[in-house]
Amino acid sequence: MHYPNVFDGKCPTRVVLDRVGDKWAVLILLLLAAGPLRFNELRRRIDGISQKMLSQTLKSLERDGLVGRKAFATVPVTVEYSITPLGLTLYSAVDSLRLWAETHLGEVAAAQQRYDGGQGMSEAA
Amino acid sequence: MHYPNVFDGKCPTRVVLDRVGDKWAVLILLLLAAGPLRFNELRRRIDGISQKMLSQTLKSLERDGLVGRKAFATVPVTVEYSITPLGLTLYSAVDSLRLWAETHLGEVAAAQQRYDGGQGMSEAA
DNA sequence: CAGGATCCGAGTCGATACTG
DNA sequence: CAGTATCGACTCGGATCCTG
Repeated sequence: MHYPNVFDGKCPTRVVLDRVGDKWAVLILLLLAAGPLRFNELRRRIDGISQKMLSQTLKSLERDGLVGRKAFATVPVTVEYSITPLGLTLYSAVDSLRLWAETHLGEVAAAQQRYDGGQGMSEAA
Repeated sequence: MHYPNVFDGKCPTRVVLDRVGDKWAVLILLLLAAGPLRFNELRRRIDGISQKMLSQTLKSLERDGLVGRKAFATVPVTVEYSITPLGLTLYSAVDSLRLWAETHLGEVAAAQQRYDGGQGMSEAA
């Protein structure tokens, strides 16, 4: 049996799943996978994100060793974020989920329509 | 480029990631992967879950075609939930993340301690 | 430019009570 | 047994203001 104590949330798998479930974290990982970026650069790229969430998510990612932070003591201060090798491996793991999504997208959508049409039947709202 | 419109949340990948990030959904999938279960049976097994979340999560999973629901018109009503083939494929995809977690758990933990020790330095709380 | 601190609305979840 | 409906506690996330 390969799942030890999954039922009391302390299981390490949960940490990973939480990260993966985090919208912004995945997006950031995605962007940084293409190359290092600065704070406001990231902010502009993602755009939907607030400064708070960006900062917060970056800190989490940095804490987990998934992204690296490098500060340059220039005049207005320059900070560069980059993905770590570890982060890269996670990203490729997440990619397998992306693959699942793309592969089974049709089946899920079909199931949803079947469900909504069969039980809900009130599409007027 | 294999990631089309990931930035405006409509992308199907998000749906999958949200499911995977859902604590209860994964747990339910895990339990049902071992065999069909009834509502209260699931509730007892997971135990930390409220009936609201269980019911709600089951409905989501059913809607996505990941679990199946079968009601028997017995006296006190019997409902049996089971994982679908589709759900099984998702579960095995999630398993690859579990694998990642187990493999890199040490690295993540080390990074966290490094981070907490280096910047936070208040371990007394 | 990079980010901390705060306020606050919206959504989430659990506990409870009730139904078929 | 298998749920639904409601309410309150809490958390999350966005907007804003401010600092170095």
